[in-house]
Amino acid sequence: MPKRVDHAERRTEIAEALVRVAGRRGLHAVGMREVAAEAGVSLRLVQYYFQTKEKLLLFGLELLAERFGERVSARVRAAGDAPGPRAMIEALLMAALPTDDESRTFHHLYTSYAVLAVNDPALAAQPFIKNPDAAEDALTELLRQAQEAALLEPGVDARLEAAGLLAMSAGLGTGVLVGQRSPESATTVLSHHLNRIFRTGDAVRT
Amino acid sequence: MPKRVDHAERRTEIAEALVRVAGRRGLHAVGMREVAAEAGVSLRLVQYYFQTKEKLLLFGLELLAERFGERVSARVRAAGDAPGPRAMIEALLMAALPTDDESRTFHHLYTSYAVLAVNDPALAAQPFIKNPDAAEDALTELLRQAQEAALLEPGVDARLEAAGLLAMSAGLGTGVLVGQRSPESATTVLSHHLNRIFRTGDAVRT
DNA sequence: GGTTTTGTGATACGAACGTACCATGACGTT
DNA sequence: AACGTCATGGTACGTTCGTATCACAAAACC
Repeated sequence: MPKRVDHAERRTEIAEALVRVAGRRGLHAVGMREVAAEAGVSLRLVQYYFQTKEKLLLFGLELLAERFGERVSARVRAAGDAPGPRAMIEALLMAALPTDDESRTFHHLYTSYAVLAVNDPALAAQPFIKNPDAAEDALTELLRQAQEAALLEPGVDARLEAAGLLAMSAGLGTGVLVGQRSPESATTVLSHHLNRIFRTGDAVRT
Repeated sequence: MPKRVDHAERRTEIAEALVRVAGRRGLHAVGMREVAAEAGVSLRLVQYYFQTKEKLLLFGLELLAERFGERVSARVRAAGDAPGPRAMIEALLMAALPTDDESRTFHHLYTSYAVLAVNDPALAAQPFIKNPDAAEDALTELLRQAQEAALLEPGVDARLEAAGLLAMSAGLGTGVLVGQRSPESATTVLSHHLNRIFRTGDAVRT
């Protein structure tokens, strides 16, 4: 039966199976056999397209990062239609919160990978873990634009604010993920903080 | 040699060994044999004092939470000597950042447990994961005190601010942990945000 | 058309892991 | 002094995991 096959495509299919089963049962619990079953192929095939489990995991992380990047930029683009920079900033930050199954899986797995990266140099070297974060640059730029349009409160440092907001979003996401906090309360917290950065009339009463 | 032995004490020793080896090699990689070796006892003993690995992990989390709670309140108490509420708040938030080995291990393992809790109801039910967080209550109270002393900028919601700050601290901690960010830059970000909440003269130039 | 490469299946192997079982010396109790 | 329970050691069992090996059919190439 061996037709010639597109390796990249096949690898993607298998990695998607990895992401699915890891999302269901936790990254620590996934084995090559289960990934194979989920992808509907034999164990041998998983070995064939990825030689080792480590390479499979690496590729899975790449896929995850890529998909998530697309998701975020799609949301930001969608928000960039009419309103101001604030809508885009909010879209960027909210996209990372685990509000639906997709983002929940993403957050879960990304955190799993981050934990593994602490003891695994190969994972730690991955751009997605290692990078000064494209997201931070993008958010900083958005904040600068808002600043030049005089939309922000004075005394805001765009770069520091961007780093803080992203960290907050990530932290809230973890809280939601483990059930400490509802998605709604997370968005409330985030909105409140944006309100305190953006220059608006609706100050919250104490 | 079997003197009568204090079970609680023995269990703590073994759990400490668990925390040490998990801190070194990652929670996912620790086995009962290695814990036994680290604790200087036989595998049989680990089984004797904890019947199952799951119970060992559960107890390890309890120990971790307890130790960390002590650490944080010790720091807050130390900061509560002379200055204002801000020093205590800063101490509370900074204590969670992975700046030294101890807090680094804590953050690492706590995140590991949180990830496991996503797929493990028994872990998710643990108070430390599950609770509306004593830290949030404490921080909220500190913010309220500062507020009543008119130390805060207007428009700050103590509870939302507390939740946001803790999430930010956690997020920054993860960044430090995986090497995305230096401890110094994390404290800088945190300080900047506190500056924007507290009423002080030293506004940062834009 | 024969040969080499490529895709795929089945299965075996060695290691590690959690757990269970058996044995035995020391202590507390009576 | 005898007995039972406590603490501990050693080791075996069954499973699972990642990886390696053997086998073979379909296509590609010359």
